[in-house]
Amino acid sequence: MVLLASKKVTIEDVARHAGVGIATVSRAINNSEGISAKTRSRILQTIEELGFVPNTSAQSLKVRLTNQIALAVPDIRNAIIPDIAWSVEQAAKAHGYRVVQINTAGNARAELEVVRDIKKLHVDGMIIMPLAYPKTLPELINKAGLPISVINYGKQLEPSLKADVVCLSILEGKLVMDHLQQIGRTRIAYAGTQKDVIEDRYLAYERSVERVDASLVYFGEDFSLQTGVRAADYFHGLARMPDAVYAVNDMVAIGLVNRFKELGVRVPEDIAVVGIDNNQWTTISSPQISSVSIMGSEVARLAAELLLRRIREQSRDDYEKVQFEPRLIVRESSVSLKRSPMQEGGALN
Amino acid sequence: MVLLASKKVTIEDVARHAGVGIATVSRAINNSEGISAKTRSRILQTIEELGFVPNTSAQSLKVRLTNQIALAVPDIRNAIIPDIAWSVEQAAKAHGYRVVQINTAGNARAELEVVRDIKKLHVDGMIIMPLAYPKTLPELINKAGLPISVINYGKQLEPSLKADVVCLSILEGKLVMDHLQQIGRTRIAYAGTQKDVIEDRYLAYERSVERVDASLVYFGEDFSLQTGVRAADYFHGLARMPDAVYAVNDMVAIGLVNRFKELGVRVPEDIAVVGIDNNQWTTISSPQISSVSIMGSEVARLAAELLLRRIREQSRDDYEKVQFEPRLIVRESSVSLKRSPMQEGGALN
DNA sequence: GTTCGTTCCGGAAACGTTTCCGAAAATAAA
DNA sequence: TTTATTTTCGGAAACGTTTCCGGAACGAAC
Repeated sequence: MVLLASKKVTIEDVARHAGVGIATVSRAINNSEGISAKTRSRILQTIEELGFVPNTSAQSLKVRLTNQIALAVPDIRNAIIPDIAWSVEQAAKAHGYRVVQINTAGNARAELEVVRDIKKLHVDGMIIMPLAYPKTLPELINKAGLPISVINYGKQLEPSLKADVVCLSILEGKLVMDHLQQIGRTRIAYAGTQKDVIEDRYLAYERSVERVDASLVYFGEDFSLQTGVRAADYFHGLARMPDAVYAVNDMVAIGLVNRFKELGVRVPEDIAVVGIDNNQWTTISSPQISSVSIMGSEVARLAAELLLRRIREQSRDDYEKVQFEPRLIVRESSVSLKRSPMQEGGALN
Repeated sequence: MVLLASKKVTIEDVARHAGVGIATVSRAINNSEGISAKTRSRILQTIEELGFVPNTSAQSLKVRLTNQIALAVPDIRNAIIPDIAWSVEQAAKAHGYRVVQINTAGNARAELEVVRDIKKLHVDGMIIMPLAYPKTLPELINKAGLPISVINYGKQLEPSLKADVVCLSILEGKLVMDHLQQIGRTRIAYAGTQKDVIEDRYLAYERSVERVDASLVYFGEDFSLQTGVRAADYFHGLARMPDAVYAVNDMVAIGLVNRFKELGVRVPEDIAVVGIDNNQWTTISSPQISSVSIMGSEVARLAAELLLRRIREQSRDDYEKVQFEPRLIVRESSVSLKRSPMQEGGALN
């Protein structure tokens, strides 16, 4: 029988109906010790009848845990971030946790704010994937007072950081450059966003070329297809075109490739293009895009697991710093291959 | 000066330090009436000094509002769902709300569970985008006891539903079929998932053909690229191939087009393909994919606004049923066009 | 029938807010 | 000055749990 007037039914109502004390009801709810099997089942029964749902706010107030974690990412719409959000949610759910989704828009102020005001978020911990990496972020993380895991997107972080950090990427830039040089390209260009965003991807470029030719570096507004398109236009307009482009991510790479195709530039013959992320569109684009798998799903799952462990064991003072090994996947945009391209689908990310 | 030992600082501490009562501090926090400007600023000052952050659980317990809404979607990684999540979060943030992200995996049980257990979610309301639409879902929504907005993904819902519903799609299937028939295609196939998922998209197909030729209907496992690829293989293997395919979404359409290309089937000459969603990849694929824009971002924003309004005005008993007008965007996969394709980028979704 | 140990249970005190209500203070009216 | 009115403030009672602690109930052992 279902409650008609949806008036709040509390633990007290249950206690009265079942003829027990509220402490006992609480024990029944939480599977605690010190309650006989029969009274427990009787209480569970009346809970069912009354449609009682424990008030989460009251519980949180008492036990100081909300069973929620925050996930702060730049933009849920971009690149591999949906994968990350998915993995985090799955891991959290497995531990009875919920995920509060926050987009920082890669905005330095938003990134600072979200960790500064973490207490206002009603969460037990946070996974943050910074993009802007404002100067004072590490300091704020250190004094946040709540467990934090960092999904590090291409930045060198000081090892003293009081947070578990798992790196999405550090070596993947080198992987791309090594590959392009191995296949004999000498005028390699870079297409990305402002230098300090996803810094390491650009730094890998700087380190790999003997001398940076400023004309071969294109910094767009973001990581979008449009940036790729504009970069292609830019490179095409140069007196001497590059013979390869290292794109900061797959979106940009795909934009590049498609625009080149329209401009009559052959990929990979005239110009090789390699991206990063290995998202599913790399195999759909034509030509298919060579890319680096950075294993976003695994990284995210690990970040979540580490966070939940730290929530459980608040006292730990050793912080994990994990680095995943990126993997280069060569496709048509850098080397002419003869194989059935659609078969690759399963090996994504 | 920042607190050293991070012991909880409560409203009482603030009251003591500022030499006022706790009621007054509360008034200062909430910008309430009945407090002079000078005491308010003095209190704000000591709040700053002590690093006081109001305990959200206690507030929620008292006011019965958590300032959180839930967003339940099939899978954050799919199609336009990231766009939807983004829009919802933006709208929520503008009203001081946070978003709890939930993936139902298009699983009927999960969809039921999430609304049945809505009280356990610690939210003031929910936006749900069902996929499986289990039979008892409407009933559960009606007795949820919390405001719910439905983002309806291609299903006819009974108008008596006690929820605001905004439809992502209803007419878009007809739009596609009309277009394909207008350009003279007569053997039109359908590629989608099981009939009852996103039902209306398939029903539009049924209604538009005089007689359903079962061999021209392909039901895959999901909405993925792979489904499109397999559908292409299937249609290619038919004694008499279709001359057009209506794909349940862009992912499937892109899979189809790319596979056809590999098989030497010309698109759109031999076979026209049209998808739905108008995601950004439609303009990247080659040929570019004709598609229907279902305005996911706008739909999501409206759903959020309606939900927040209902939370504000709990007593309303009129429920909004909004239908957005879908828009067909013709590209190369259905008609050979001669125009610079990358220029379309701005008009997405 | 005592005594002792377990096991099971209930009362009541937190947890940290908001808000009602009455009192004090300040201001206006007389 | 006195009185009436308005503004500002503080005490205390909720809100719905969890959990400590003491006591009842119940066997088993004597």
